[in-house]
Amino acid sequence: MAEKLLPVRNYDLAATLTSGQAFRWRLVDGAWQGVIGRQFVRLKQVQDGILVNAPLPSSAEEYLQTNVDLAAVIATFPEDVPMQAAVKACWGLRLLRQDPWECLASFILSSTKQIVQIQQIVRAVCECYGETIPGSPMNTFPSAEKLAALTEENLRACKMGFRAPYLLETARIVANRKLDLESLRRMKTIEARAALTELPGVGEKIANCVLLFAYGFQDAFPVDVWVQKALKQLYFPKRKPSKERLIKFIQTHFGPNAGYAQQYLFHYMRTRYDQAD
DNA sequence: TCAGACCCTCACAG
DNA sequence: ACTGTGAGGGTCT
Repeated sequence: MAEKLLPVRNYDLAATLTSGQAFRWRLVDGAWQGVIGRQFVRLKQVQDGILVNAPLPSSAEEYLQTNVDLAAVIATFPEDVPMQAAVKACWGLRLLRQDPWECLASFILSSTKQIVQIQQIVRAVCECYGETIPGSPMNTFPSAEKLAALTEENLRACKMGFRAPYLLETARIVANRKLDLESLRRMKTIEARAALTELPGVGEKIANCVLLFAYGFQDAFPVDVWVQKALKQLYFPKRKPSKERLIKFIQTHFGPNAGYAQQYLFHYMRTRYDQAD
């Protein structure tokens, strides 16, 4: 087990790992435990960056996106009051770069679920069908091939309810190479989004989550109930804009890093903003 | 465009 | 302690 310091400033590790982009991180004895690919990883925020404890610590660099210049990203945000409040309240919040399959499967499981519940389901899926990692308390996230070979009943045993057939069908499509998740990297946002929404259980919102959290399409902007609430309350306190109107607003207002801005608004609403409606 | 259904769990009333 | 109720990072028909 090796240890390495990834030097980085302006990185709030706890906020990033608990902000609803990834669902497997747990704080144990002052360190964040999780799995990246096939490695069990422990992360610690220290003075000069993030301390990574893993067999191959440098592989966490890509996942954590420690090379991103956060100040430069935030400089592209609009200078309106709500956005600046979110930035101030959530300083150091980052976007991860996750494995596409794990991200896709996890967000199929996310629909109308609280984040705690998503974490529970994902955990059950990994404990039941993931592969053990020698010398580690956690399993890998099960591959599409592994899930494709299961039954709907097998999946329902993990308490995912009506999401089970969606996940199963999507796993089969991915395992059969009817959709190559790697090929999306070379596509434009709009094409990649179209490919993802072909999948059962994947609509605009979940597609945008995968585009943003796994592929790094910075212009993907997931609109869920929280962000919708944020946009309405913060930007249209009096009017009652349609969802169409909101989408238009998003596309023109938030700039090239709209996805990053979205994560700030989401986290801000969920953790800081007084939600008296 | 617009409900309603969809599984299940947990928080919170009473 | 018990039962009832509502809602939760949506999608499909």
